[in-house]
Amino acid sequence: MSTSRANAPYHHGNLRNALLDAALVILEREGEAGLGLRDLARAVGVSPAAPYRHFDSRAALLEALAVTGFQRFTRAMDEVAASGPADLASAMGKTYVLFALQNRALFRLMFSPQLRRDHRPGLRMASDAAFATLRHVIGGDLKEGRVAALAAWARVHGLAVLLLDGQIALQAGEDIEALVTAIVENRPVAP
Amino acid sequence: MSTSRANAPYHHGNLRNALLDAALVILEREGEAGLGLRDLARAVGVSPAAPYRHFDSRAALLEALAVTGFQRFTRAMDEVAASGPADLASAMGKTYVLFALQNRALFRLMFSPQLRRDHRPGLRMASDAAFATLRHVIGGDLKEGRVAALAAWARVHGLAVLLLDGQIALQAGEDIEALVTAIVENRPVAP
DNA sequence: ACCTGAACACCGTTCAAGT
DNA sequence: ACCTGAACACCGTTCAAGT
Repeated sequence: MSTSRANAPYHHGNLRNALLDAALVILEREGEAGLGLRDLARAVGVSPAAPYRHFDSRAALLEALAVTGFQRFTRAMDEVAASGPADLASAMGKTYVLFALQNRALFRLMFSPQLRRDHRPGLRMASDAAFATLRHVIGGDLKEGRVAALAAWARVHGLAVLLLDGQIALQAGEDIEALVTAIVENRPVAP
Repeated sequence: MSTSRANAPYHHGNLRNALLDAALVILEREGEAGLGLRDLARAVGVSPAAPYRHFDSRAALLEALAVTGFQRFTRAMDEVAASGPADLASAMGKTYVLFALQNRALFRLMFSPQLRRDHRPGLRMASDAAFATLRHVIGGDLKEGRVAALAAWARVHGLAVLLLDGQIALQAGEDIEALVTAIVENRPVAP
């Protein structure tokens, strides 16, 4: 619990994980731009240079965060699929959007073009793995071919992004989860 | 044409516009993170402090860029609508996605959460204006109410974002414009 | 093997001073 | 009114040195 550096041991022991945990908290609170390596080191109670023993650069740290994001995302998708819902595609779509809403900054980081530019293989692999299962399920479920599958994916992803960006204003008394369900299932809202 | 600073006049005369023009070029070439105020000043041939006569901060400069982005976007939408296409909603959707592909970094900046956080009124107004017309046309055209309109918007926006992020891989010999058309119109691709 | 402390080359931003 | 030059408080990153 001590994040002060006064009585900290010289060797942290678990610094890599401590950095990632603290980074996730800062990320969701401050956004990606607010996640500085020096701030992070300070938060964990370690010198500014210490993180470089575990990550090559700030970009490498961000990539590690995005990879864990994709892993969590994959797990969430696998869990819905395994629970055997009546309408599999809709259930996955809903989970997709709710994941984005519950992991706002992380979700954005997963799709960050700046990270993608670096061509880091870990990110690519994690992303491919996540969407491979998703593509498989949606494609198989719809049985309407590539265009329909991409359209379904685009609708779900677009809904997530527009909600994250605050572009879709909720109406008075409107429940966001009900709205998501309605849009994902593409049917009029409310009874 | 001279961007060297040796024989530059003390007063630039049109610095604000010169900064915005140069910023757009750098933005599309380097991405948002690569657009530094000092680099920008250098590119225009002016001192590092000069931009502050025209923009309060780097964020204010980015906001101005995003606002011009929304204005261009609005104009593109108005032009399609005015051209009276057979399927208005599809034509606008297609224009939406192509605008994103032709103004990649600018499009992302328009939806940047970091900018949105600052609650700058100019950005809000430009964004509201752009989507007011869009919402009106799509909502009116579909005549299926709010959920269908939001679903259509989400599909188009999601397609734009996924294409920008390189998440949708083109198949061998596949034309991106044909794919966009097919997905926006939600029909199988090719004859 | 892992971490510190001091340094380096940058930033965005401020402010007195120049024209 | 608009711009410069020098300064300030920061960054990310490197590297010798410490344990």
